Amino acid sequence: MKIGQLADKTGLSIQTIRFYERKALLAAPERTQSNYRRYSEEALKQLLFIKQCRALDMTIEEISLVLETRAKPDNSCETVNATIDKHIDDIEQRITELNALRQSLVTIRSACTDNKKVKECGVLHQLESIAETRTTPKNII
Amino acid sequence: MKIGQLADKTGLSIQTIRFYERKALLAAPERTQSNYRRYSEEALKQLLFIKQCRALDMTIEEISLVLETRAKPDNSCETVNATIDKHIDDIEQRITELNALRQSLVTIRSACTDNKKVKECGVLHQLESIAETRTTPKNII
DNA sequence: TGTAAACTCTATACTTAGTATAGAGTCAAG
DNA sequence: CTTGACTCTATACTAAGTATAGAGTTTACA
Repeated sequence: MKIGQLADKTGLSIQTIRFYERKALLAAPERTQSNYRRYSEEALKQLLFIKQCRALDMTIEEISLVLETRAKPDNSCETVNATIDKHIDDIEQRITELNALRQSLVTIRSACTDNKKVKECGVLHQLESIAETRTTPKNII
Repeated sequence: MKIGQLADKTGLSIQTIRFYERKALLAAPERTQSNYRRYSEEALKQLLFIKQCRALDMTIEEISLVLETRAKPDNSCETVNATIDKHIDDIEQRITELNALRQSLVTIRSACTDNKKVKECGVLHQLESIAETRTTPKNII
């Protein structure tokens, strides 16, 4: 199977597949005489697995870890579970942050009605006067 | 005021201040004979305004737009309000996405208890079998 | 006055997870 | 034999900074 067919079957772009190869998520496949990548069914399965993990917003690094663990059937799956648990924690934290952020924005927004001039705009005044109340979250999910 | 003092007063790093100048959020200040940046109180106020906007997770581009509007006191503040409204929408959408994501992850996680081996791990099996159920959100906030 | 520490300057590379190109080579159909 | 579709590598770009190198400047202190 050539890379274009693999892209069609997985719904990933050709560049993304090559990108995953560079990131070592996907083993470098054999090449034809003309240097085209030639993929097996295994590669297709691997890519669908990766796609599933990405749909869950796991990072490349997290996926790497999971793939590494997965490669050893008799090992403990502890690190996989830990990865998912941490991921859930991160998302919950981010939801909390976004809710607070939303509240701040709604409050600020309520300071101005429409059809005001810039010099009378309550939103702009809010943005000028509030200070040091929040810090930007570091953990962008 | 030199850049280091400005950094202290704003809580921003020196690199960040120079970065905002490159991005034209902050006007290029005058220079001393030795080419050091020399800032006014105005620059301090501007930076605090920018910092406040960033704390609300506004992008550089959004802040640019707001600053541009703010510079014309007699104009309508419509674009500022529209920017905030859109920003609130984006955040609400992201919260919705993250809640769905969290639910997926919790469901998957429940498929495995601790102390299992990789080949028995319900989480890994879930990751293999689920397909095409979600797509990665494009709008990362 | 000499010098060492602390400060500032520019330019560049790095981060994530891809996306988008240029320019070259390859394959299949008509 | 040529045209279009495909593939290859390498490089630049995205956002919002962060982190360095290597050079020059200022300040404090002996």
